[in-house]
This record gives sequence, structure tokens and C-alpha cells, in this order.
Amino acid sequence: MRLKKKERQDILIKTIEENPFITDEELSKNLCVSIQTIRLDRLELAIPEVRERIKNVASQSYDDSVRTLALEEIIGEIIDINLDQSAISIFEVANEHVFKRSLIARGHYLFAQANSLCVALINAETALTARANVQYIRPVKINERVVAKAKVLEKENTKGRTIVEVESYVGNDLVFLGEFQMHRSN
Amino acid sequence: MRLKKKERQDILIKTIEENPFITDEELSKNLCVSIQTIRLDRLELAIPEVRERIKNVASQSYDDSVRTLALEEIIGEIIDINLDQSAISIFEVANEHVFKRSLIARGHYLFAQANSLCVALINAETALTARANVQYIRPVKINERVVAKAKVLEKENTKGRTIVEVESYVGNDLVFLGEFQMHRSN
DNA sequence: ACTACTACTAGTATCTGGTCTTAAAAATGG
DNA sequence: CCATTTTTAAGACCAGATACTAGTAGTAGT
Repeated sequence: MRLKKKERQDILIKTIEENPFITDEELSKNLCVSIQTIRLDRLELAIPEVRERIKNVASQSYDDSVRTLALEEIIGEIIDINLDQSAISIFEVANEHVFKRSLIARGHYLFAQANSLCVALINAETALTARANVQYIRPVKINERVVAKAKVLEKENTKGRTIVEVESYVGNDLVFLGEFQMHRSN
Repeated sequence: MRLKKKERQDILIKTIEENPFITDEELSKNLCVSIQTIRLDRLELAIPEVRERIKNVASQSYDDSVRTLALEEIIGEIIDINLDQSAISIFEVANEHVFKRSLIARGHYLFAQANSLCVALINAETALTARANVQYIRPVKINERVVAKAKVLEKENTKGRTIVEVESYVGNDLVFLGEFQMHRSN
């Protein structure tokens, strides 16, 4: 019966994972054991009670709403930056970034990574994008890591714009190329 | 005493709104009334108990994780579409889309609206962006409604690419201009 | 001053979904 | 067959409520 217990607990974990709102009573019915067994299992597996689980989901989403905004600020994680010179960011393509059918990243995410890298790069009160010219060289798939490298070509051209070139790679493959004209104020 | 009641209930609403995790007991201490009064107030105002409120927050975030994905599919709401010809979408600039300091929309959202409109416009199994050339004419502020109009200029050029022009307006002002080269497969 | 009414408080029974503890029954391994 | 593990049962208790009954304080109208 040891296997059976292990098996049940595995199912228990998965069930709760995919539906944290389930009560012990429902679980006991699903798994055809007494409610006490479920509680022993939760005790062994250190799984909190329904209300705690729900509270966790809720408070996590509360934090997330902040985190989401913060994430949207900059698409990709900036790992190196030399103001007005160069910068590098990494962006991991997850399932929310891809077309469901093809699992290829939506173009605007690569754009967003490059664009927000340019914004971060500009050493000014506010930096706005004036123009952008981008090329998608190779489709980027889910789970790939895109490394974007930005380089300032002209710090201030005749129109007062900063020209930034961005090259994005997956491994050694160049996947995206962009030239951004940034406007700086103050 | 009528004013006092109204006032208390206003505070109650706000308190619960900003912290749905608060119990009746805590509320009663905060507002210096009995726990029964709080419960009468909740009854009058049709505010559910803590556990229900927490559950709502949790399940909302559960739905949201799906909804977020769906939303990210297409930035902006498509209101008119003629496959391989033209399309229109509306995008309302909210606080999660703007720079906190200037309240100006981040460039990649306007790009995303235009780009996803182009993707939707293409009558093919999958449509990928090959190149894009965009201009930001005028900064877009928070709460403004951006109307993007896409028009197919060339259905299939020599390279088999579809050329789409997008003009985005806020009222009568042209704020964004883009030309997208789309790649179609199957 | 008496009455009617609103606002508030208090208390009890009940519910849900648990915890914690003790203990007995059932299954299993050797 | 016996020891151990696993499962079930039973009882007391808790948080955070609902639902209901009842009583009190203050205010307004006549």
C-alpha cells in the first residue's frame, strides 16, 4: 500500500496545484479516502488549508499587480548599462509572449525590449522615441532567451536626436535589428 | 447621527477597498463601533465577508492570468476589419502604459497596437512581421484614445511580403505613423 | 411628556472549514 | 502471527462569519 499512499499524495499535490480552492472534503471524495487521511497528507506535505491557500493566491496577485506594472516598465532585464553609450538586456520568451499556434514571439515584444533598452540608455529626464526602423531576421520561439545589445551611434545629431542601434541575439543568431531615433528633453 | 452613519460607511467602503483582507473585528476597532454595527453596514452596503472578498481577489487574479494572456494577444480593440484590405483598432492609454513622470505613453504600446492590427489584418495561417518603420509624431498622454487605421498598400510584393501602412490618431491629430512589411505563411 | 423611529449594541444558535489530540481499526510486511 | 504502517473515527476547540432576537440610547413630532 505504500505506493498507493505515495500515488495519492502525488495526485493530491497536483490537484491542489491546479485548483487551490478545493476543500478537504472535496479532496476526500475525489480520492476516496476519509477527510482525516487528507489532513494527514496535507500535514506530511506541509500544504496549508484552503483558506490559507486562497489567501496566498490573493495576496500574490496583489503583489503581482505591482510587479506587472513594474515589468511593463521595461520589457527584459537590463544586465549592463553605460549611459549614452551602450546597454544590454535579456528577455526570456514565455508563453504569454508567443502566438499560440506557432509558438513564435509576437513582434512587439522584441520591439518593446529594444525600445525600453533605448529609453533606459538615454541619460536625460525623459526620453521619447521619435522614429524606429526594425527588422525581424529570424523568428524567436518560446523559451528562447533574447539578448539585446544597444549601442549609441550618434549622441546628438543635427536635430538633437540620439541614434541608437540595437542588435538582438538568440545564442549566436541575430534575430532582430533596430535603429531608434530618440528624443531627449531636459 | 445620520451624517455619522453615512460617514462611517464611506470610510468602511474605502477601507475595505484598499484592504479587502480586513476582518469585521479589525474594522469595528478602527471605526470604534461594535462588530454588529459593522455587520449591519456590510449588509446594507452588500459587502461580502472577508473570506469571500479574499476569494474574489484570488479568483479574479486566476481569471486575470488568462485574461492577461488574451489581452496581450492584441493590444487595442479591433472595431473594423476587411481582411487583406484595411482595419481599425482603438487603444485606450491607461496608467500602466505610461511613463510615471511624464504620463506619456511608452512607445512600444503604440507599436504593439499597430503591429497586432497588421497581424490581424493578414488573411493567412500565420503572419509575422519582417520589417517595420515607425514614426512618433506627437506624444500620447494618459487617458487618450488612440485610433489606429491600417491599410494594405501592396498585398504581395516581389518578395511575397505584404506592405501595410498604419496611421494612429488621437482625435484629429496624427500621432503615429508606421509601415509594416508582413511575412505570410500557408 | 409620550410615542415612534432610527441607530446601535448584545447575546445566542448555527455554519464552514478547518486544527489538534487521542484512540481504535484495518492493511501490510516480514 | 505479530509489529508496524496506514487509515479512520471521535471530541474539543477556533476564526470569522450568518441569522435572528432583543434591548438600549437618542432624536423628532405632536
